[in-house]
Amino acid sequence: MLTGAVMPELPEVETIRRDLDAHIVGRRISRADVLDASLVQAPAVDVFSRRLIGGRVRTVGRRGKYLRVQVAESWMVMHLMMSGRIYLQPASERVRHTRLVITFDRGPALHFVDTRRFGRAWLLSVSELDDLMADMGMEPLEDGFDGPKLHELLRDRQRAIKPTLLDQTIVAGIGNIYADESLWLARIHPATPAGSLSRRKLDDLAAAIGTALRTAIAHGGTSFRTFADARGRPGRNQERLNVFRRTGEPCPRCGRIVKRIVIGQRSTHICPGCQRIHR
DNA sequence: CATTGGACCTGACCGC
DNA sequence: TGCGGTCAGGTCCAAT
Repeated sequence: MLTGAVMPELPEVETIRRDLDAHIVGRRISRADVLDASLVQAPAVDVFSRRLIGGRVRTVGRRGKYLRVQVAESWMVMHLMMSGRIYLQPASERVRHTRLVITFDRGPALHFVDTRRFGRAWLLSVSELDDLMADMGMEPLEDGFDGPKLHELLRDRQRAIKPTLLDQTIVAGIGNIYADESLWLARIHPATPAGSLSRRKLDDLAAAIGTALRTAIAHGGTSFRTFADARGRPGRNQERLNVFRRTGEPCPRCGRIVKRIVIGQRSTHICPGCQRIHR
């Protein structure tokens, strides 16, 4: 059993959440081995492990790109950042770059594997969890995320729409892939000032974000690379991407050649035919 | 306030 | 084969 041969934006984290929900809820933690202390943000590593052991997993949730596992009365929070992965496999099967292994009373262990070591974990009380999540923006898959809501969130903002979508305090969970895909779907140039988008374009954008995220979840997320030693199921959504990392290929809608530009220091992929700067 | 640039890490890949 | 440069799905912090 393996989950997480995918890279983490909202759909990938949601895919992992569903796997964990199906496989670790109700299990009791028997070991918690932190192999890289820099992963654990709070509390101290020894307290983190000690407090987990003996606890039973109650729920597995997600907020934006954060995974939240309720263990007894505490919340174990994980953020995978750029290269984090979660594997469910026997505790003894350690791949390279394993940072944390949580072993249960039965079934596979949870492995947090992270090449670049940007990923983080916390074990928090309810109020500490609330503090950590305090600045998070709206969940784009929740009811009420629509054009009028985007209008409310984006009006008066001069910043380009793409970095605005990546700002987790406005909308939570969109990353570089789904920002590009959503803007392409809505035919919006990523450099368009957010506050200048018409009501109609904002309707399109809200719908496009929902479509991009839901499609990706339905296909198990996006994976760009599989590892020689990784077994299991990579995501399949990369086959459905329209512009992201498709530089030089034809736009599926109009046939113009997809171009890579840089906006806000991030790689950005657009169709120069479909996505023009205006309102 | 908003915006920009650098830092944090490791590895893959490309051209020479 | 080796070396240097570039790139990578994210976030935080300091400087402007």
